[in-house]
Amino acid sequence: MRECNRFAIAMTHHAAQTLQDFGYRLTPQRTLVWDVLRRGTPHMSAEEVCGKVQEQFPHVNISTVYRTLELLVGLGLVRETRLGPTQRYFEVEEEVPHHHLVCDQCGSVTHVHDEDLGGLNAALSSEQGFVPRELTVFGRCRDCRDRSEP
Amino acid sequence: MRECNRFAIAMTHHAAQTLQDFGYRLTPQRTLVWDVLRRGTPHMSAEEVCGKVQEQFPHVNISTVYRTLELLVGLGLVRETRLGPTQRYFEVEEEVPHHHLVCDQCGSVTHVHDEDLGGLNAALSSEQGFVPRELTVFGRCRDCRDRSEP
DNA sequence: TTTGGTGCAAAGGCTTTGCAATAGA
DNA sequence: TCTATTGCAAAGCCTTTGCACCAAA
Repeated sequence: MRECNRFAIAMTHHAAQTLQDFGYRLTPQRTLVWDVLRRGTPHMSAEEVCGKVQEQFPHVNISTVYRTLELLVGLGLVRETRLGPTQRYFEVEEEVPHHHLVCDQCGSVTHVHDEDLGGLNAALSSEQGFVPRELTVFGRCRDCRDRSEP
Repeated sequence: MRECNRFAIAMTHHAAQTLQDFGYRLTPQRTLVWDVLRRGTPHMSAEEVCGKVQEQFPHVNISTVYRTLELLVGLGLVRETRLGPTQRYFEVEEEVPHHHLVCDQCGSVTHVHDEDLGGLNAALSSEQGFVPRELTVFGRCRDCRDRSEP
């Protein structure tokens, strides 16, 4: 796949280095998947990632995309989240932990930072001994509330 | 399916009434599914429900179980939750809203009541305009913490 | 050169659907 | 009776796997 070697520069040093540090090869396919995740909208499904990748190189197979996503998740470079009823979503792992608010009505997904959860972490730790890592909140977003209560 | 009419009494008045109020027929299959959900462990998958149902009546088909679960969820009698990586879980809808803590390590699922979330609801409402209905928290349970830090 | 990675095709779970037969109201 | 509901089988969707060929190091 010589013709897309030029895309290797798109993979940030960070991710490329991690791959190689662990003895994985830096292939164009992996670079493309990473690049798509970095540039694309957050919360992409495997099929969406594949579609974007194939816009650039149509012959990249979806099984390779799945294998690459699994690898990147395993290396902590990508985060996998279950938001809705059926699909898995993937997004670049960020430094600051964040959580997801999913609107039951319109399906929109927004982010909340760890510090904006009120006393949740403290409450769960002290009362249940449970240390939260990540959470998903289902409910009703502002827009949908405004729309129904004019 | 005359031979299991006697099980109809197992369906609480509440659920049976709701079904009939909406014009749905009270079939033995529906009664069995409801009964299994009420008696069984919380967080059963569709297949687990079907297995339990079939312990009593082996010829009940899994597609009927899926259709019944969908119906009961739609009527607000059963709650569907996505907890783990792959499966959907079903449980009887209760009066007091509760949420789920899922341990990344051992997979255990515990419940938290709405009042024990610290200031989460208030924080999300005021800062994001988002009104939470239900949440799932992934993290590390007490047992797993104790096990690794003796 | 060496072996990890890829494309392809097939299979695997879980879930849904079409349809004729059945049974609840 | 009349039509909602069921069982069965088949299809659908997303994801994984086996294998021969290819290419990164």
